[in-house]
Amino acid sequence: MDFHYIEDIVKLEGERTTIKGWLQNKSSKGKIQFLWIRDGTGIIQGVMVKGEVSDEVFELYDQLTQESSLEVTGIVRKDQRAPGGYELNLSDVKIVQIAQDYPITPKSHGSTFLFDHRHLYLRSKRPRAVLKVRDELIWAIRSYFYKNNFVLIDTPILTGAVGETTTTLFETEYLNEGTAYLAQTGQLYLEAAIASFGKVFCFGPTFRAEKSKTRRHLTEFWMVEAEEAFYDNEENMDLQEDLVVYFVDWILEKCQKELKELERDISALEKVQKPFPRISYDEAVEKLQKAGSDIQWGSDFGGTDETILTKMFERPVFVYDYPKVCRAFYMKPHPEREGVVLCADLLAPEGYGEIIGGSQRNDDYESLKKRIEEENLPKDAYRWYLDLRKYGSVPHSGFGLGVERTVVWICGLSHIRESIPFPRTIYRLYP
RNA sequence: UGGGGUGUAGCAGAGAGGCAAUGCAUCCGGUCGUUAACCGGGAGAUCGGAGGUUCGAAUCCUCCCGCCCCAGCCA
Repeated sequence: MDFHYIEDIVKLEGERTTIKGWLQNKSSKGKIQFLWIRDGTGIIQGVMVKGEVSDEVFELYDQLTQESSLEVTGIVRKDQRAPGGYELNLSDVKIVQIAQDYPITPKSHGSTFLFDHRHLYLRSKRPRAVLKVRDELIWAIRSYFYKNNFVLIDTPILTGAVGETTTTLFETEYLNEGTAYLAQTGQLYLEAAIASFGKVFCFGPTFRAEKSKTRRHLTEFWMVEAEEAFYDNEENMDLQEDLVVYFVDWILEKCQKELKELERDISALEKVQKPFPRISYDEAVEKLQKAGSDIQWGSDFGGTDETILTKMFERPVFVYDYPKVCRAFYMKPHPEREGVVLCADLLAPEGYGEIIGGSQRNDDYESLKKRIEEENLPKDAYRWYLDLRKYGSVPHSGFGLGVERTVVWICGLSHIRESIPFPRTIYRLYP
């Protein structure tokens, strides 16, 4: 290659090198001019002093605009005054393309404007930091499952009428087979795969056509789901706890720079250590009522309830054993309590709320069949799922973790749209 | 789908019946070390749209449109 990356600049001190990238900003002091160049791996300051470069190159400065693409050549110099400690003493500047009126200026903008220009906004510092954390989070999760002998099972995105309940699904014509739905979970397919591999996971986009207009919802989001044969609800929680501690450690190790850029309180993340508190749904309701919530036993927590509850803890907290009425049909009934199912949600602390939903699955043919009938689900579509309870059914559990909500928590964001490169929300399909 | 709010120059943002501030971006000039630089000057707005009240409307009223926030649903 005839150029170097900014991340390698330290090794090149004293050498002449070429950097290719984009002009983040520039500044002129008359006889000395600065260019800040970004190449994807970092940012470096280029310096041109009148008399030390040819007049021809020095005057190119006037043509350069924010986000113009360029190739610059110069000698790498250590200098206290440079951001990052190193700068490039320029001898040559080649313009690749001049950007015309880049819309995102280095001043404040509203969120509507920024997300209308998401294709350009991706270049800004804050989105870069968030998306880097997202990337590391995904690597961490995959690494965890790989190390723990989970097998990746890619579940279908186009599905028939199977899913969790009757939440609104995106529909599309499917050749001669009628209507297909975009997947809202891969779980049922993972349950099929455990009899083959024991421990499996899937990682993909999921879709919900709910017209939610909150800071916690996207219509397209990424979910990692795991399913484990012979795990009960307790063991399922142990696994989730282990996974969360693993990826938080990973991010703390690899993303210091990004978390600092986002002004995240790192000490709050450092408190994410085992064991996580585990409270029953009954206890949670009691705590909430004492805190002034008007929640009644039998209903699910609202966003406000989750916020109140998680602010009571410094670590993520499990809430287990919810009423059957507010959970999905496939969860295993509690052996000793009528109307309660074996499940647990993991709520992130500091008010962030639910990031994982998990449960022990109903492994009994008759009782599951009855639940499917009770929920008025299309029986034919679930025939194969019921089959799994006929041929070597075993106790098993699993969970789903929302990638974006986890990114929101780790980065300390206030809106989920920042946690994904191109958010799809109720009113946004572009860019 | 409800409840609340908002819309003024490319962007951000004052003005709340009487000549539409200001900052950034842009254009011109200046400045030998900047970190969202600074100093001086110029240009840029039929105030979201359509009606109405008024001598006079960005400002008050009605309807429409866009967006934001909150709730529900959930990851």
